[in-house]
Amino acid sequence: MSYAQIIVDLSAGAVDRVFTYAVPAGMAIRPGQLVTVPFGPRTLDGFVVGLAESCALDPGRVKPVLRVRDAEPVLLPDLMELAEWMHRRCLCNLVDALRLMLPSELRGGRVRARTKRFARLTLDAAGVEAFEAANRRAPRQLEALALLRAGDRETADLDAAALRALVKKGAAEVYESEQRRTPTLLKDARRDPDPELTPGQRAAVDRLTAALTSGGGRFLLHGVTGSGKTEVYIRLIRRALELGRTAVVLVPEIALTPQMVDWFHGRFGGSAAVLHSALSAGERYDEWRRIRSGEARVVVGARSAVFAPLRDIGVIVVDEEHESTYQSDHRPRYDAREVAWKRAAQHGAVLVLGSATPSVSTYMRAMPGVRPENRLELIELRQRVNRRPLPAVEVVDMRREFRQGNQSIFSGKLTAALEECLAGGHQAMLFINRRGHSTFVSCRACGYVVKCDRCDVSMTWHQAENALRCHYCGRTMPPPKRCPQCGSAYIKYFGAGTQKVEDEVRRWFPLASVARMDVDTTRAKDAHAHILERFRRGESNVLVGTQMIAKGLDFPNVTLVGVVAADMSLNLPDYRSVERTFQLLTQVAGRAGRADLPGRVVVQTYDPEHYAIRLAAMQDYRAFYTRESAARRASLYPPFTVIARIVYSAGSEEAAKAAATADEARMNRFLDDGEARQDVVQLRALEAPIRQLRGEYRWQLFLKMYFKADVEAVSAFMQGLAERAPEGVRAELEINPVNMI
DNA sequence: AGCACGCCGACT
DNA sequence: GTCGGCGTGCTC
Repeated sequence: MSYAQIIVDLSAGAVDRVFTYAVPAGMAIRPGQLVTVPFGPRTLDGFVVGLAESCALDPGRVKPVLRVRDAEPVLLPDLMELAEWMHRRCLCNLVDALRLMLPSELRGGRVRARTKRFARLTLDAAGVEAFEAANRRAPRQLEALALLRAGDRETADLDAAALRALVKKGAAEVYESEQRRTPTLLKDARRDPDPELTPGQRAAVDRLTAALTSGGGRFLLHGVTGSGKTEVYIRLIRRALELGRTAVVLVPEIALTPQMVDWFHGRFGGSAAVLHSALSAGERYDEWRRIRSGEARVVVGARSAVFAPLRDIGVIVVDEEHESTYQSDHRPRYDAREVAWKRAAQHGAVLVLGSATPSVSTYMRAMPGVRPENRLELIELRQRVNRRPLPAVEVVDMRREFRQGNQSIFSGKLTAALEECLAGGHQAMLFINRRGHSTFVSCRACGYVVKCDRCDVSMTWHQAENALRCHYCGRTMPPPKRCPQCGSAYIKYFGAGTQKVEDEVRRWFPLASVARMDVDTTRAKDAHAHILERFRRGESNVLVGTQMIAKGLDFPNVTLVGVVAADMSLNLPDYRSVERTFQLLTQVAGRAGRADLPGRVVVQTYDPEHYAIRLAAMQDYRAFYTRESAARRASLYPPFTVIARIVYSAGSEEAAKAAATADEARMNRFLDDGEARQDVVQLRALEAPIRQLRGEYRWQLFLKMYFKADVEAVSAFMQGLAERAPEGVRAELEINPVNMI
């Protein structure tokens, strides 16, 4: 008798372990397969994680596997190992990790491979002639026969009765064939020629391909904007394919980087596959199968593409490594960069983290003195492709503008630059890190600020609907005519968002054709692509947008980039706000002057002396890193420490607070019992920065510990606390959370 | 997650 | 006397 070790597809701590089932005689079972099993009174799906020849359980308790759901195991051995690693590392249930490895379509069996029925001829030329002679009085059958002579046809295209007759007479047969829903992006396979490499690119490719043939390696590819990192990835990946290996390219968000997908498609044709959440369920499933079958050998995709079912991976690229989208914001809370690291190690692959503005924590790993197991080798691309100069960046002090009587949102310099740019027939991009029209609405008499009554956040006025909108929960309300607090009629709209910038451009430049790109204009399917396509064709000449215009876009005719309010993100209550501001400004500035035309960047700020703004204007990453890491070290923030926090949400503030303070006491007892106390910098139960969100009150247990602390033990204990939160309180553990709201 | 078993209050 | 509350524990 043989047995299968199975994890049932049910996410709950109590059943997140191996159950043993009997394998009925004659049933072939392999690890990685998806099976159906009886579980208590129910029937569930399960993952086969192992096989055994004996079983210690009372034979009466062992139930049989009912059915194998897939002929080929859906999970590759390395992915099962990876799931186990995530289970330990991300403190998630093993099933949750296993589920990540499969397209959701495969579980529950909703979407099947779409099969079509085809007919084909079974006669040779002589047979066809004989058939025609013998069936002169059956014109429908002869017609169908003629169609089939030209090639196989879908049964739906043929006369059903005639086909039946052909099959009965042995002239044709029907077979089923799997059809794939290929995403539109990949429909026309073409092969673009290789551009010439700069010396820097050449050196990078040489170093990386050398690693490829000597057991792999981990690299940080730091290249200034426009230095051609993508070309380095492409050459490296091509080498991997030549060696019979495969590759994964992670990008922050496919919708925002259509060019990346296009490049890979252009260079690798049909052997490239795309995986991201905007695909329809069927498309995603089919792409997954194309990868699983070995037909597609290069995968470009968002975060979850790191789990693509490739064999023998030679290269894993994480492009725009500093982007926060690589951290999952819901369970399992994994970081695709860490998973990529682990998976590259499993395969002896080359891991390349690429960015013009690496995150402080990643860059630190490329500095001397880092332990070898955490170490990244730094490769730099200092030169832009075609020796294009970096654009000149001019910083404008908006306080001075104000003192000189300019109350508009555009400085004299930006207005003049925009005029000149448009007069020359060029295009401009204006960047503002806030959507909507006015950022908050306040009473001039008493200072009352309109806030969302379900979230502790001020509401933003959206002109299109003339409504106040909460950017956290989406709730809208009409703007008040009188102050709800003091009754005054002096309600003023402060601050600027994309809508206001758009209006102001229209007002001052009536001849400009303005397009706006933010979450509000890109909700519809393919809206991104349409806005960008119109801008590319020159149908609009000013593009106003949020960060989504900052990333990876390459428009040859853009000569001016304006940053309307550079310090808007500088003073957020998050230790990364300075880093994010620097990254954003550097990336935005890199949008200008990408082709033969010189670029100009105007950065408006109320804080022109701030090092994030000064050094972004100088495009001096290294100096920024030195400043910022010193600041982090001094104030004990990551990467010098690790932040772990549990966020408690409940219908009443008391419940959230009680849960947080009770866990604070438990945490203190835990720290006193063990050795961990000395490594903890700070431990405190306190209100969350946004104390109310979607109607729920929020508290947090905030803990900061040194990097060298036993992070795993501390976070495991905190995970236990979160799992045992009292009834009616949601508790969620976050390690170095993406945002600290 | 479901579902059963199990031990204490108000009702046809 | 029974019906039913949801606490604890189990599912191969």
